[in-house]
Amino acid sequence: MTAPARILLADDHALVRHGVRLILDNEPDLTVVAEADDGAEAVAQARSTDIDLAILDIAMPRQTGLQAARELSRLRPELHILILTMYDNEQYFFEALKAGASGYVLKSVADRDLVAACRAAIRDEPFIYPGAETTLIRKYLDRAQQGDALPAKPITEREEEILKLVAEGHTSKEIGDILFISAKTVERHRANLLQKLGLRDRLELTRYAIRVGLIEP
Amino acid sequence: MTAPARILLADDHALVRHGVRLILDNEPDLTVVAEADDGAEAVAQARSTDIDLAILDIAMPRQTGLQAARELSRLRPELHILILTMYDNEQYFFEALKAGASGYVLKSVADRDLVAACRAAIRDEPFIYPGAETTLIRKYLDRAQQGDALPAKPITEREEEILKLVAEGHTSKEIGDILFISAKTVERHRANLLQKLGLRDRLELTRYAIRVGLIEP
DNA sequence: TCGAACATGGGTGTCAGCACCTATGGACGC
DNA sequence: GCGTCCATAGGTGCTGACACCCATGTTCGA
Repeated sequence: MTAPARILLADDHALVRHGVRLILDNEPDLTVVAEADDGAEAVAQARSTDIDLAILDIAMPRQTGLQAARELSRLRPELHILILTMYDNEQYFFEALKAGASGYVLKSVADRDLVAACRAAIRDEPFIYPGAETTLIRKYLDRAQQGDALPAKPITEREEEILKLVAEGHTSKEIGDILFISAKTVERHRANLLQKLGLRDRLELTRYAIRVGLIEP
Repeated sequence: MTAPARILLADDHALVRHGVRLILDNEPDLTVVAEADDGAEAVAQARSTDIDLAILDIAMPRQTGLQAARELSRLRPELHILILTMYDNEQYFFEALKAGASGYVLKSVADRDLVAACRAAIRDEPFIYPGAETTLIRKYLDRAQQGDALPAKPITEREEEILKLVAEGHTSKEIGDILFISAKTVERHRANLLQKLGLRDRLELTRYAIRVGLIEP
């Protein structure tokens, strides 16, 4: 028997983190050796601690789990990453895969499924949450075959900044005043965001920002 | 030593539920005897099971924790209710108190705090999450002294219907077509909603609807 | 060094959101 | 019966959102 897999657990809710830790530590082949409150801390922990698997929540302050996943898979390509989230959402799923995650698990699954997902991730097998494999994987493969696996252009830092302010309810003029640019430029960025994300208006931008944890409802 | 307090735990995420259950069952004076996936099931469980304390998440499908709390405190006024949520939000806090909850705890607290909150709720002492007592309680008492503890007019069924559709991103005309009324009437209801809830525009209505669990992000 | 990507900003036009105003008809309680 | 609340609906007017058009300066990698 080999040593248990060393896990980093990142979730901004201490209660959830502690509960999941109890579940995982109960397994002989899994052990949680680090915890993180947010994405930035998760990256820092992964740099300083020897871990095999990172379990990342999506909605976290400072840096979302998806952002952390992108950074971690760039810094340490051999690290296994599991996204653990409450959002049963196709767009997230694709973003998670693009960010280098090998698994996507909902918080609504049973604990046995989480443990199975951890083991699959460690063996480098993809694991998608139960009930979604068929449609989601099929769509993903369809896109991949068309050479179109990563269709979405990444949004820039400035755009993310604008996105956050738009989603918080500020008008173009207000945002312009905050960032010391013209309202026109704000609208330019907003239009680019709508186009890149395939959304219709500020309202959908808001829901998107809430989904990815950029702002609180 | 008396028998442990019997607890109902309602959260739509099985993982979270299981983790919290492990935390609570570890305490000799607390025992989780029932679980629920959503607000409606929580009410059903509370009817059929003998419990002392209900721990309710806010964001749950079918019926939010706040709605369930209102119903439970009407059905069984002697039942202790604890709201456990990820939302550090003043409006929620007041709504929780109005709904009959004696405690409001964030998921970001440590497990010791959750256990303490359970014990406080069972002893019928109010428990507010650490760090917020001063401002929140003060505001609440200020309002109560002005005889203004429940300032908000309740929104009607029709308004809630409109709210949901607005928050989902439909235009007035679309909503009118869906409900077979004129766009003008939709705007009338929307204006009433804005006024009753003290909000500024559709975007804030959307965030409100997400907060109270009326729609998903 | 040349092009691509990015941030900047201007113009024009349409339309939906929202704030005011008005009114009517039904239900319900006092 | 009379007032109150609710749902219905119309008018007017302003303004922000959004879709198109356009150009300029910087930076950075091929």
